[in-house]
Order: sequence, then C-alpha cells, then structure tokens
Amino acid sequence: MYFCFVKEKKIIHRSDCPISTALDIFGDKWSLLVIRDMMFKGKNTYGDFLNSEEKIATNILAARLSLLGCAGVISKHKHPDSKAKVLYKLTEKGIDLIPVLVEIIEWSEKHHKVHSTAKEFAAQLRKDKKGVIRTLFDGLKKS
Amino acid sequence: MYFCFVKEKKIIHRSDCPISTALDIFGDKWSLLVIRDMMFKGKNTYGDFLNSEEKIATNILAARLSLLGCAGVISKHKHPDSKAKVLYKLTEKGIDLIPVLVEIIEWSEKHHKVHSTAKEFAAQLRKDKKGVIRTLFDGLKKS
DNA sequence: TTAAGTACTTGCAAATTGCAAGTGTAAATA
DNA sequence: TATTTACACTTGCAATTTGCAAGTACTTAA
Repeated sequence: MYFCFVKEKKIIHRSDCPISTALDIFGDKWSLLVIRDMMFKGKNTYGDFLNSEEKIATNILAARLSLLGCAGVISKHKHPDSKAKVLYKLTEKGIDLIPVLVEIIEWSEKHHKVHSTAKEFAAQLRKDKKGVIRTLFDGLKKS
Repeated sequence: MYFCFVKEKKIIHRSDCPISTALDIFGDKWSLLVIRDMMFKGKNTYGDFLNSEEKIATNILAARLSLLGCAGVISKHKHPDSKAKVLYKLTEKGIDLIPVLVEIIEWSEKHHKVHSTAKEFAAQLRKDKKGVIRTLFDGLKKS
C-alpha cells in the first residue's frame, strides 16, 4: 500500500544520454545522501533524514523526496507505528542504485580520508564485492 | 607536463562520509558530463565540452573545470596542436571513476529510454563487464 | 594586417538554496 | 479533557548559484 506524490514536478531530461538522464534525477548534493540513508542506514522517515550528519534543510529535503518519488526511485507508505509518520522506501529502481553507490564509496575511500566504517566496508568490498552487493540487495528487497 | 589550476576554490567536505565527499566534488548536473566526454568521447578541450549535446554555459564550464582540477580529477596540459588550445586530461583519480560512470549507465539504461549507442554499450556490459572496464582503463591510462 | 579561433571573464536577471519561522495533524502527558 | 510534544511538512526571505549575452585576451590562419 503506497500513496502518490502530489506535486508532479516534471523532470526535464536534457538529452537521451544515460548519464545526463541520471543526473537529471540525482545530480545534486543531497539526493544520493537520502538514498544512502535508506540503503545503508535503515532510515525511512522524514525525521530520520533530517537528523543526518550533513544537515539538509527541511524544504530541500521535502523537494528531494518529492522529486525522487516522481522519478520512481522511492515510494511513500503508511508507517506501521504511527499515523503521524510517513514511511519512505526504495523502489526496485532505487534498490538498483546499490552498485552505483558502492562504486562511489570505493572510489572515495581510495582517494579521500573517510570514516572508519567506510574503510571497513571498502575492505569487505575488496574481499567479496559480489557477495556484499547481493546481501544488500536481499536485505532491501525483502523489507 | 601540466600546470596547476589557479583559482584555489576550497572544496568544503560536509562530513567524512565517502558518498558525501564524492558529491562535494561532482554532485551537480554538469561535472560528470564533462568527465563522460573525456572518458567515452575522447574530448579534451574547452571547446569540445562546450559543443556537447546538453549545452553547458561557458562560465559554468570554466567553474567546473577549475573545481575538478582542484579536486585532482583532471589536469591541464599544453595542447600539441596549438598554443591557443588547452588540453584537459583525466588524472588517475579521474580514470578511477570509470566504474562509477559504468554503473550509472547500466542503471539508466535499465530504467530509462536512452540512445542506441548506450543500449549497445549496456549489452556489451552484460556480456563482459570486466573486459569492457579493463579496455576503458587501458585506453585512458596510455593517453 | 585583418579576421577568425580558442579559452576564458564579466554583468545581470532568474532560479535555487539555506535558514528561520510557521502550519496542521497525530500522539503523549498532566 | 486540556495541553504539550512529535512529525511532516510549507512559507518567506536573504544569499548564493545558474544561465544567458556580451566582452576580453591571446593565438593562428588568410
């Protein structure tokens, strides 16, 4: 059971290039952080996303959730705990972004200073990337 | 032989999360398109990038080239053909973005309408992703 | 010597972002 | 039952960024 995103913000695609099309959806400083929170941290409410380390503004978060919803990357659901809460979930299209996020993590870990959790995750990836990705897929699909 | 980017635009990292750090570098609608042009289309001058399908503005292009240079993703060189031209190249850090771009292409091809070249590329990936990536790496490293 | 090519910079209007403060509904508490 | 708190937003406004048009400076071709 899910309900639709009301503000049908038309996503303009600048060309039929796959990279350009992808950037038209998540080409900004915040969208992939929301997806990261859902994918790796089990976050799934507006309040969860607001509390992330990078401190997204409330209006920007609302705009990004709306756009990601229109793009079919996330969906809105009733929260089992409370009517006041909204549950956001990654759709299959959103779950399919796992390999993209994983490669970004690997690249960034190689070339920047990152927190220890990321270093450990990257070490896991070097051992068994396919396994790690499969586990992530399975965990998100069943939820 | 390469020369440095003058405008030392400090790149602010919002956290030590690898995703966030990466987005601080290329989290916008244009940077990855420039990298795409260098990676897949053999483009390497300011004019080349300007002529891309998505029509980036001249000032935005200059700003992005400068930022990518400061981040160590690209480098500036003397052009062999003309003193009027500047040759941009991907650094090793930039070349290492191949898997990220490849995964974005694969995701976008699966979920959107894209041009036929992208569809063919995605078909190649399904056959032999490792081989395709290795070929890309080799092609960029030797140039 | 003049015109065209190349890589930018500058000025300004329009759009987007970021902060602070609200709003409306639901749940918890006194 | 009344009141406060939690939650998911929206609104207003200043500051920043974008996008377009025009200009600048150096190089090359005619």
